[in-house]
Amino acid sequence: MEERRMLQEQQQEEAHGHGGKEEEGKRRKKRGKVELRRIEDRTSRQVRFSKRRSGLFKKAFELSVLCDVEVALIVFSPAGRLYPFVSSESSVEEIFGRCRHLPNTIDLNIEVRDPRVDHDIQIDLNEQAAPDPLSDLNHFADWILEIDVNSMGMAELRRFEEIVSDALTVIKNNLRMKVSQLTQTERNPQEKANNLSSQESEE
Amino acid sequence: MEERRMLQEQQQEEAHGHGGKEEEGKRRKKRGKVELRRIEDRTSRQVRFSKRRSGLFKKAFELSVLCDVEVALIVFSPAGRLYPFVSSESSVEEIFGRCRHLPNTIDLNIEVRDPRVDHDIQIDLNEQAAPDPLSDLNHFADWILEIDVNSMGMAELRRFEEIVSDALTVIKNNLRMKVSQLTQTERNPQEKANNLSSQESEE
DNA sequence: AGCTATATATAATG
DNA sequence: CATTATATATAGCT
Repeated sequence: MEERRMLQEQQQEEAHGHGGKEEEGKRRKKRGKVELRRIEDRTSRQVRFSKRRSGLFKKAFELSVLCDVEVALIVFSPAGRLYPFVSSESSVEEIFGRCRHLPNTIDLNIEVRDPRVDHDIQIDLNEQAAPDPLSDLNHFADWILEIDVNSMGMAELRRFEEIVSDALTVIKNNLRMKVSQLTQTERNPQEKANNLSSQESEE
Repeated sequence: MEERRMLQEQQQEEAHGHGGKEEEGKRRKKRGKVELRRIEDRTSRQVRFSKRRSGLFKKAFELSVLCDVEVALIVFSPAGRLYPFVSSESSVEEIFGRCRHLPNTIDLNIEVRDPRVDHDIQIDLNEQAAPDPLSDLNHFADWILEIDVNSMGMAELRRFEEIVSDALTVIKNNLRMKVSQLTQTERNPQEKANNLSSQESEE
């Protein structure tokens, strides 16, 4: 039964010092469990977001199919990116329109909608494959120029420095990676072109 | 490990039906698993709907809290009843309203909501949260992490590096300036307080 | 990005 | 509506 697992868990809870890749008396966070509060670590939050977002969309999709109901789901990423999902052929506008006459009093004896609608829903869960970073990049550039740094306090400035500094590190790493990729595929012009389809190559 | 359970399952599968999985419906369906298609039995479908709906809403809520993002979810029950969920203070109208503006090209404003540039929809019920200055920074930080660097070409990466690098320089300069101002006015508590009283956001 | 241990969700059942 | 066996989802790692 489950007793075994439960017991195991209990033991680990009580004394986590045996049986596996146990380090030492540090309260290692148990896997899976998480507090219901904003995740402070940016990286972690980002990762969680990606994973949970997919999970959520999958669930939404399943619900719409299994129960033959209409579902509209919209998520704004931390960066403000839009992730929409709408079951059926309805458009976001349509769903939205139906929400307008949202009665405060819910009427209970509704029977129906479409009796025999057996549409085969084909929704691509992998939306937005090409977010076009170029526009974001330009946007960021503009933003940087317009910021009134003088209106910022010390705390903000320091944080800003930290963030931008980190960002720069990330970018440089990526640049290095890219360059090394280029070097490696130097002898494969086709692949190279494939990977860098965007625009120009290295210098 | 899980192997044990998996094995068990395999064996059951073999023992019950050999030759294919086409013969469902006769043997007892395994728990938990379900095909991704409309549930024909009305009662069953209704039950599933209730359970999955709550699950979905729970997930949506968790996502919004854990990752600090906006989520809007709307479900129409088979009976046509409306089940809405919107994270934060925003109204359904607002969320969907924002969707209408955004084409397929993503571009959210890192520069954030400007009260004056308010969108078409007016919300009188809720007051828009304070334009937290840190919000911009956080958004930027998130954005950095979310960018798909692989989709960027060398040119973009280089440009990005340049921009961010410049930004960092500016920030450092400003920091130095700020610090020196503080030092100089050390003996003038009033002025000092004046310069710093700007904001105190913390989170 | 994959992987594994846990945690959750939930389909069938009582 | 509670329970329980399974199936999924996903947190922490690597």
